[in-house]
Amino acid sequence: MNKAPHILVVDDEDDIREPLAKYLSKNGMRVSSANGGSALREMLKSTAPNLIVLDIMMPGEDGLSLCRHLRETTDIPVILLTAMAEETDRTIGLEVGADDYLAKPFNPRELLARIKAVLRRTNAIPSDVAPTPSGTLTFANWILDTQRRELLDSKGVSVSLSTMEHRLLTVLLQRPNMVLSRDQLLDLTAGRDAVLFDRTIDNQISRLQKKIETDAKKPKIIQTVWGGGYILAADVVEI
Amino acid sequence: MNKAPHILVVDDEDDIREPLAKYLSKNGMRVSSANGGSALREMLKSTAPNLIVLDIMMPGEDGLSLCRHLRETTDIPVILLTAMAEETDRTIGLEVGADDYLAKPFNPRELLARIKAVLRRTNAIPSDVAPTPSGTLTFANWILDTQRRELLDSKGVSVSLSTMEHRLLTVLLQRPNMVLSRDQLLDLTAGRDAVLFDRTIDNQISRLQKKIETDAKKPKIIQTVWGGGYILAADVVEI
DNA sequence: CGCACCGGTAAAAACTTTATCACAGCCATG
DNA sequence: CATGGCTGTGATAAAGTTTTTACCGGTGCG
Repeated sequence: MNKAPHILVVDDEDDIREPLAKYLSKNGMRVSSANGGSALREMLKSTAPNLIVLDIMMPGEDGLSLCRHLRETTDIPVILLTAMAEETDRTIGLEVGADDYLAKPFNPRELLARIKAVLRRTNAIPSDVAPTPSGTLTFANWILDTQRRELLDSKGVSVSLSTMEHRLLTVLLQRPNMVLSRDQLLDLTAGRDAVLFDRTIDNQISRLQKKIETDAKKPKIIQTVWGGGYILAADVVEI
Repeated sequence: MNKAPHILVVDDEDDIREPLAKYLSKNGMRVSSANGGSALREMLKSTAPNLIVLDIMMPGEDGLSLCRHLRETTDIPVILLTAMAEETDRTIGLEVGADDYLAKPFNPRELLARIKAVLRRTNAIPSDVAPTPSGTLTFANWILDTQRRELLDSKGVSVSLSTMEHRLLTVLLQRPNMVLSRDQLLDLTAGRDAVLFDRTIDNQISRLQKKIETDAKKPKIIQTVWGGGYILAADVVEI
C-alpha cells in the first residue's frame, strides 16, 4: 500500500535492540534505533518516525519523563517496554501518555502486533465517528433489526446471528461500499490487537457469508478485495 | 458489551489505591489511578473515564469540594470513599452530587458491585418505551393481571408468582421483542441501590421459565440471547 | 512455470457465557 | 421460636461461541 511505517527503537541494551530491529524490518517495518535518550533526541531533529518503542529502564535516564516529554512535544505514538510486569507500572505508563505498554521479556510477535494496532488506531478510519448503531437496516433483500439482534429475509423468516456475527454485520452495514481491511474490522468488532497469522476475521466473514449469501461460493454481498480486505457491496437503507 | 469501562481511582494511600486498581482490572475494568487531586485534574485533561472513585479524606485536599467541582464541570459519575461510617457523611456525600458512597474499610467486591450499578444506571435503558404499569396483559396463551398480581393460563387457572417473578415478568412484558441485558433487567426489577450479582437474574429467569414455559428446556416465550441477555418473544396485548 | 503470498474453511482448542442445583439467610407467619 | 416460602450466592456442569491451527487451493509476478 503506502510506505512501510518507520519505527524508532530506543533501548540501551544491544542484545535487545538489535535483534528486535532486525525482526521488525523482516516484518515490513522501516527501523531506526537509538541506544539512549540523547541519541533519541538527536535523531528526532532529523527524522519523524511513525512510532517509538521506548525502554523505560535505561541507566542514567528517566524513561518516564522522556516519554512525557515526547508526548508533550510531538504527536508520535509511543509503546513502552519495561522490566516490571506490575499492574501499577502499566497504569503509570498509560498515565504518562504512552499508547501501549509491554513487559519484558516480551514476545517479538506480540510487540509487532501491538505496533500495528497502535498505528492502525493512529490512522483510524475516518467514518467511525458517524455511525448510528440503532434502528433497522435493509440491504439486498435482508432486514437487520439491531434492537432485536435479528436478521430477517424478504419473507420475514428470521436467521439468528451470534454476537460477533451481528457486530461484524453491523460494522459492515455502517460503512457500505467501502473497502475495510482486516485490521480495521478487528478494531471495529473486537478492539483486539491483530496478531500475525490471525485468521479470525476470515472465519467470521466466512460464517456470515454462509448465512446471508445465496451462493456462499460466489458471494455477492460481502466480497473479498484481494490484498485489501472486504467490502459490503450493497445499498443500505435505514428504515 | 463493548469496551471495558474505564475507572479512575483517586486515593493518596498507595496501600489502598494499588490493590484496588489491581482488583478492579482483574474484574474487567480498565483502571487508571491518581494519588491526589492535582494528579486527578491532570489526568482529566487527557482522558475521560467512565467513572471516578474518589477518597474524600486526602491530606491537603478537600475531597468534598473536589467532588462538587467534578460534578459541576463534568458528567462523570463519582463514587465517594470515606473513613467515616456516619450517616451524616453519606448525606453530605450525596448532597455534593456523588452517585454513591462507601465507607472504609470496604469490601472490594461491594465497591465493584456499586461501580457496576452506577454504570448501569448511567447507561440506563431509554425510558421512551414508556411502560404501562397497570392493566391486564395477554401473551402466548397467558393472561397477567398486573393489578391483582395474578397469572392465568388459557383455561383461567391461576399460577402464583412471587414478588420478584411478577416484577420480572411485568418488566419483560412491557418491552416485548427486545433484547434486555442482565444489567437492564437488574435495574428494572431491583431498586436503584440494589447491589446484586448477575447470576441473580439467571435464577429469576429460570424460575419464571419453569412456571410459564410449556417445555422449560426449550423455552419459547423467554429466550436467552447468548452474550446479550434475554428477550420476551411474544406479542403482548393489553386488554 | 515456479515462487511467495494471500485467502477459504474445517476441525480442534480455548474461552465465555449460561443453566442448574444446593444451600444459607431472611422474613413473615403461625 | 419453629416453619416454610422466597431470594441471593457459589460451585459446577453444560452449552455455545470465538480463536487458532492446519492444510489446501488460488493469485500475482517475474
